[in-house]
Amino acid sequence: MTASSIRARVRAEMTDEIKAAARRHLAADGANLSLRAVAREMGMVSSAIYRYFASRDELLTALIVDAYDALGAAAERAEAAVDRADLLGRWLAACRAVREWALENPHEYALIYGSPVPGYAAPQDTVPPASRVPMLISAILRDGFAAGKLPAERGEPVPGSLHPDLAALVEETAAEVPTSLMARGMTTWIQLFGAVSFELFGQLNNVVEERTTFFEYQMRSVARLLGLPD
Amino acid sequence: MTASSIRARVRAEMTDEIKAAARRHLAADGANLSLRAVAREMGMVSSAIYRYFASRDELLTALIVDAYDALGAAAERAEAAVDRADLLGRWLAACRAVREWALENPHEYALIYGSPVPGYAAPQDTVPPASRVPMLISAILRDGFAAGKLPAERGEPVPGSLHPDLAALVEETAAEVPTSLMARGMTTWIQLFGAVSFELFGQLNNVVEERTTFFEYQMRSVARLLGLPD
DNA sequence: TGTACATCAGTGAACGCGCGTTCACTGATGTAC
DNA sequence: TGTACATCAGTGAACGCGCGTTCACTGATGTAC
Repeated sequence: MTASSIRARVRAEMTDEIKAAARRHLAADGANLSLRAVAREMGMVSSAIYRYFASRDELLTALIVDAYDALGAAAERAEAAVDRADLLGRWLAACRAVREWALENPHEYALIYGSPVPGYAAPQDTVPPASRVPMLISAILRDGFAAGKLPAERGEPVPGSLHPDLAALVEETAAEVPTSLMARGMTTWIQLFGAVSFELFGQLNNVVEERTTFFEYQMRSVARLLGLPD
Repeated sequence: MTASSIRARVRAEMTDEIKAAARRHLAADGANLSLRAVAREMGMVSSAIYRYFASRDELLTALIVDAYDALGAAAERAEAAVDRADLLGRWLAACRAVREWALENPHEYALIYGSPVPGYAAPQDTVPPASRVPMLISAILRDGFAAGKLPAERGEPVPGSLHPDLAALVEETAAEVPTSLMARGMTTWIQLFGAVSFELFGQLNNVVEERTTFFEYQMRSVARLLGLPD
């Protein structure tokens, strides 16, 4: 290993340590993360952080990208472990993985699915990582439709004016499904994150105690909306 | 009118003005609202705010209570305007009112349905205002069940372990419906706020352009899950 | 009706703290010849 | 293999700003007799 690549590796490790320290501080400060607090935890002077991140916003962006990636990876891993033909199982595995990751990393979850940070605009770099879970859902739709297990039409008719949006999504996610099925997929996607956000953001406090069972019930309910189990 | 009641009225008006100024500042600062910025906008010295609110947290609580009340009132007003027998119409009117209020007051919506504010714990005063929308949904379920238009069972069977939570909700909201119907009601409630939050928090950016139609489609879809239109 | 006293809103200074970012610098590590 | 130079991480001081909260105070308004 050359000397310069050692330097590069040390630099990468420092960058990771700064992000790890910042992640720990998300709990205390939420999205108005303090660079100085992060530097303090690292035992550095605050200006030293600027060797690694050009600004506070750039550090925030790195945390957001990492969070989307970690969530996406967790969902993909869980879903990949299920028999390809078991579509309901794949959907539920992905849902459970999303929820579990969120419960384990509540502040990172809040960073990506909570209220937007005032004055912060996410750059385009966050788009591909943010698409991992939607891509995963699309793959389930694709396989289900190809296998004849997911019907094109079901329940509420899809308004024609949604067609362009839905067709673009089918295209982008390479789902190869009718737009009407994609519409139901989007609805389930929103129920998934709605359920996780409600739980994490405290809306179920003193309302539902059996959180895991309730979540499971919801995810199975919307799977039926897709047309999954029957 | 006695002199003292004039003083009381002026005091109430000042309190309202401070809250209005604070509401305007939510846009810039999000939940880490600055007392000094509010005072500045009022043309007062920052310590003067303490004649009206004992602390920043108390001002935040007042804003939260007001936001829940305004949202609840908007939903109630819209729903009350619909023919009592038109259950789908009542549900959709409530949903649309929630979304419209949220679009008009995005920062107040984020305050109540966004990520929890670090270091702030909502006191019990926020519970009744926060219950207004759920109460409204419960009333629709009650009327629908009483009229024989909403079935007890439908779709995914409700796990027995959810029964205590659901029975408590039926009791608290005086819904007089089977717990299995309440379970579906909770699912629709989460889809409603999940859809609004996704739209407001930017998750639909570059994904769905026809927001209103998509929302309408979702709310009609979950109404079917309740058993509403057919 | 008039006067003495009490209430209360708002002031202004201060306490003790925080922040992001810039800049000239030191000293160690790596590179080129 | 040894030396001169370039790169780069981290320092420490500073700029210019923000914050919530406390406290003794002034002066207007309201109350009681």
